[in-house]
Amino acid sequence: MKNLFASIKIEINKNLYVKDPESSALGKKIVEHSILLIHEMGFEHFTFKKLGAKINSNESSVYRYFENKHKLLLYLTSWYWGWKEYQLVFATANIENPKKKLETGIQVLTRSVERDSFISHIDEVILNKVVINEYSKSFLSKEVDKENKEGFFAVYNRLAIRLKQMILAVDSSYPFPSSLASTIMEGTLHQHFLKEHFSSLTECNDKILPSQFFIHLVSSTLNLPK
Amino acid sequence: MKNLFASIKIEINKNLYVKDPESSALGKKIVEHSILLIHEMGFEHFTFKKLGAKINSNESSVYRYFENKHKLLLYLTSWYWGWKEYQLVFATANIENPKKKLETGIQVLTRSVERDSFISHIDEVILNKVVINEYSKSFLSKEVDKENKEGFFAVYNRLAIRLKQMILAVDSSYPFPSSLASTIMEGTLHQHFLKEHFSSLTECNDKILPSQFFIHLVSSTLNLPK
DNA sequence: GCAAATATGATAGTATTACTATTATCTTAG
DNA sequence: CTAAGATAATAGTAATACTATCATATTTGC
Repeated sequence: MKNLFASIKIEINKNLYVKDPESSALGKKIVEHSILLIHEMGFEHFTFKKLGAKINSNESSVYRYFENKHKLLLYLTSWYWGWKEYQLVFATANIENPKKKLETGIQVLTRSVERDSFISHIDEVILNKVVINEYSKSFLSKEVDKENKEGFFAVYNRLAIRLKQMILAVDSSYPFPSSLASTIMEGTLHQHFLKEHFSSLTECNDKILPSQFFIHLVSSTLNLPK
Repeated sequence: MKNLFASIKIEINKNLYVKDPESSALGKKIVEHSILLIHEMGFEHFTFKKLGAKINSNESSVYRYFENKHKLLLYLTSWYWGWKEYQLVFATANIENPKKKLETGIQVLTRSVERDSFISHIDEVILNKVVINEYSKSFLSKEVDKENKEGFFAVYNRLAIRLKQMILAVDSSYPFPSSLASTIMEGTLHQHFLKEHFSSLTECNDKILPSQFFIHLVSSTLNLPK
């Protein structure tokens, strides 16, 4: 799977970076280690100074790639959702049956990322954990409307719309396709978080996956056409 | 409704404050205006210095009540969930029919708070908006396990368990009662946020309420006993 | 192979934040 | 009316979130 995607470059809004981190070794190192460092210490404690030290570089050099850590987070999460989008499109292409297609789509969006010998500098397993812990912080801000207008959440929005379409393909009369799609996407991050930190608030664990919960939920709420 | 609750004091974990803000006029003013100020400028831009200025008091005086703004947020959200719990218990008491009881419960948890002549110093309408925008930030941190052990999320946990029980009372064989309860609670905050900032990702608006979406969802996924 | 351009590194500096500490003043209960 | 307790004012510290400048590598274009 990975090999197929190894050469694909995920498109990210150009206003999220000052200089494209994919354009240099240092840029890639910044992206690679920012994921690891945010995962290690949490977004609040993460600083460009600490990142510079970690990669034997300099705070000022990091600033040459990203305006601030908020934009870096938006960059990382855009990359993640873009990567998920590829997986979604790929995994659901050529599936004719709408129900099967939707289930496969939910499967892709809700599964936790499995370790995989990775080729690129980005560790998707860790990035997935970063998204679970930090994604909400990227939009729960006073700047959200301005940033949304600038297209900083475009990839996520597009993914949610794709899921909505798959829902409508199964049941075109379902009255809440957008809300269901966004509930699945946000809800799966939340369930993954709960199983790590609030295990009494979820049935999900090593055996029971968020996928099962959401597929059960969606199957029962949608009316299948005869 | 409000009058009934006017005299009830909501119990909050004592380690969330240094000095009980309910014990003095200044303490109440701190709570009252912190809600307004966090709503105005967002949690990231909110500081104790700005709050001190706003209430014609002093940064150092605020610190005598709360260790830091994170604990203040935990205090405010605990108050909110405690207040919701009273409403839930009150609104569902004496309802025999489990399905009706559950629907009423969901109704209470998902409705947006209506303006109401308020008696206490806390403006619940604004606090509701603060919870929508900031609650996730209170637990998406590296300190979550330690703080959860200290009981800082006890009220929220208890509310989620209550909802879970109501779900099980309708359908004891439903395999994901905790996940469904937590999805409703987190999901409703998310839907309220989306309708303000990402209207293409939700059907909810002035006419269609999150309540309708979640009641529809729950009704269709639970099997009613004959 | 070398000069010019570009990238990176090192250092310094600023305003703000998130506090702690100390002292002064105000309020109020006995 | 005094003493205890609460609040206000001020100062200070370390860290954060940057900006600016200059020096030193590294690359590349000829």
